[in-house]
Amino acid sequence: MAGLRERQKAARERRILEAASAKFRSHGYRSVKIEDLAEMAEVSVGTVYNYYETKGDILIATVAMEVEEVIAAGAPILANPPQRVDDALLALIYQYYDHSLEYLSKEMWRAAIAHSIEHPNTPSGRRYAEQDRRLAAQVTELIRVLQGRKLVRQNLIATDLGTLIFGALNQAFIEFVKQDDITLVQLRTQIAAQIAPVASLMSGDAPVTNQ
Amino acid sequence: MAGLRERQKAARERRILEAASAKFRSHGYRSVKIEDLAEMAEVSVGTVYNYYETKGDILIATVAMEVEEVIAAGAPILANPPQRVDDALLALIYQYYDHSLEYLSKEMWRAAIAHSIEHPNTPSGRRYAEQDRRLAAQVTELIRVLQGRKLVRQNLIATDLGTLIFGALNQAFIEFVKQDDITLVQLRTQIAAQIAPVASLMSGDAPVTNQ
DNA sequence: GAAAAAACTTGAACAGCCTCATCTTTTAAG
DNA sequence: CTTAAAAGATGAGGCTGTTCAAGTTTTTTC
Repeated sequence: MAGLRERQKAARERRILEAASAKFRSHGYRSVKIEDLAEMAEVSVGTVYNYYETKGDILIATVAMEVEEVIAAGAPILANPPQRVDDALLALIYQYYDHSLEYLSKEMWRAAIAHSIEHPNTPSGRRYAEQDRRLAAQVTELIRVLQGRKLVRQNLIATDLGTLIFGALNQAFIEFVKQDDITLVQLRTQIAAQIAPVASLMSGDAPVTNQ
Repeated sequence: MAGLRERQKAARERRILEAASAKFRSHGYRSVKIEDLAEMAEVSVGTVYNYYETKGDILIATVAMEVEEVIAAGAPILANPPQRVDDALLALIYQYYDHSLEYLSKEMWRAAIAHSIEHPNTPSGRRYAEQDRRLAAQVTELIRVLQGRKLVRQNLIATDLGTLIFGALNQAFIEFVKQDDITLVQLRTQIAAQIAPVASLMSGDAPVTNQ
């Protein structure tokens, strides 16, 4: 069996992460002190720092669990996408959006995104960036799948379109978490409008009209 | 003439902003202490806080000057855009990109963007968001101009395309400032690839090919 | 021009993130 | 089982952004 020390370490790390996840969500990332987490996890402040480099790292660790779930939940959509290009893209994107607030508050997202931009070369910054890359890759992969099913023109470059669409969905999401009064419905509407013309380009349909 | 007090206030604010602009660029935003700015501007720490609410606000004030210039420099391109859709869009975007590092370092951009996301409801957060909105509006306006010149299909909705394109250019810029080793040339190449298919959609040409 | 009021400056003190020298616990060696 | 070594926990203290009660300068009042 695993040594005592090893088991204790794992238990402490788990308790710290659980404490963070709960307190960040209920009290807000900013207003939770490391001391609070230490107390809840029944360790000292110094011990928290033996497991996580900074407060931001702890946040990224909680966000990463959520993102991992979202990526996994995207796979079935790639395996069996809707037969219209815009439906397929929106199915994947709405999937991302709808799960985003399940375990995380908008304030947590703001802090996490800000952290990943401000500290791109820390382990947690890289971790966040890597998950971002995997999400973008999933969008690109969906386009490739649709190309395989002859729903998207073969001469379009999947990575460029995937990056474009991911940029737009990410930007829309950032605006969503920046403003507390924007709803998920509004976020969906916003991205749907931007996707529509691109989807029509991709499928080769007549472009959408203004009416 | 303006009262003595008023002139002194203006001079102090200017000195603080100049100190910030110089030190942030030369020593990095993070490592500059408010105390350093106070010393260089020949005021006390408390006085710095009479003029700016937080350290982040001071940064946004320096960034805002730069963005203001970029927006102004965009106007001539709207007045007389290149005759090809992709050239027109890229002329405007390259204009943004090429000016971005004139007075600001990548580190300053990272901190500023992070600040604007994490503190969207502070005056400086709103200020940054407002300038972002104006940049996006400029892209949208360019599309409208091109529609007026019959270079872009009339039935496309300018705001949706403008938002889509702005999202992509913004996302590419964030990746650019996150990685110190990405060059402006690489940034240009990156966005050009994403713009190409959209520009072809907009103009109604045959879509670009993979070759 | 003197006194009162208003506006502003100041820096010591506070808050919260993080470090590190010291102490405690676990493991390994004999 | 005892002892030495390794690993890890601890919390007081350092650092820096921010606040605010007290002091100073400018303006207004009479």
